[in-house]
Amino acid sequence: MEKEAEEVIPNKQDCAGSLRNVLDAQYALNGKWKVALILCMIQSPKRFNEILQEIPGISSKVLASELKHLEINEFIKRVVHPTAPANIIYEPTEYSRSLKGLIGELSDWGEKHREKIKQSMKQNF
Amino acid sequence: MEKEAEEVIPNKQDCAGSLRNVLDAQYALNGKWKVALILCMIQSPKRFNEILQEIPGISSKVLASELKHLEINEFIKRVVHPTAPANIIYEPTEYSRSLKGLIGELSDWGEKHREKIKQSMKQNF
DNA sequence: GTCGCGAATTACCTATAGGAAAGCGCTTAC
DNA sequence: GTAAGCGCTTTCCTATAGGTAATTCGCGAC
Repeated sequence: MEKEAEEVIPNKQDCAGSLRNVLDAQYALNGKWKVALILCMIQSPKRFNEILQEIPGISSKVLASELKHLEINEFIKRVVHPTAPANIIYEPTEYSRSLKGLIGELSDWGEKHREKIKQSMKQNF
Repeated sequence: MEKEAEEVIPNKQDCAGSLRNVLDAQYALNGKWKVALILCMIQSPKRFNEILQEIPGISSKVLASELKHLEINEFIKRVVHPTAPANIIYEPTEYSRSLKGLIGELSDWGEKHREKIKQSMKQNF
């Protein structure tokens, strides 16, 4: 990401604007799993049980409801292949690619943050 | 790591890696308010009641506990100016600036998303 | 005919987030 | 001496997210 983020943070009049944007974004992506699920499927389209295995800790109930929500909101598509034992794959829509930048930042930051936590743990022992 | 040149699963270990990163990031920034609060203070350091007014919908109880949490996790500093009516300002730490990129993406995406929602609403009427 | 799989659904339960409203200790202002 | 503002804290309450475990339904395999 070659984005020069100097002075990117808003001046006064944009304040309320970006505050609202951030709140809206978080509202749309609420819950523990949505972003992770989208990431998972962007990596490659998958079936229900595959996702269940790849996302550590999610239950089938929660997965099902999250998938439904994501489908309604047009982040993913549920594609039924009418093969012999019909298999169903979930794939990201074009729209969910608009989240790539955000997911990238989340991932980068998450990694650095974990690193930082590890450091401060070491210091305490 | 040894290479298992089986299927064409695109960088499988990066997958799990960024998945974990994303989950960790969300864990650290959990709740409805943290990111918005950090943004608010990055815009400019502020006092309790100022923040209360600027963040629409937050209550003083929740604000207090979020500020505490953010302070413990070193995103902000609580600075007491021993002026006559001692005033207390909350300001972001250096560390919270590491969130600039993420916040920028959140804000951008949130704005576009709201735009999209508006469009799809129009279509339905 | 029953076993297991894939894709859920259902019922049940609980922890936690977080909202509303009031209060409290302090201080300066009227 | 009372009012008002600031920075919270306390109490009370509720909705929802989300966890566990069992069940369902269609299907093909054995």
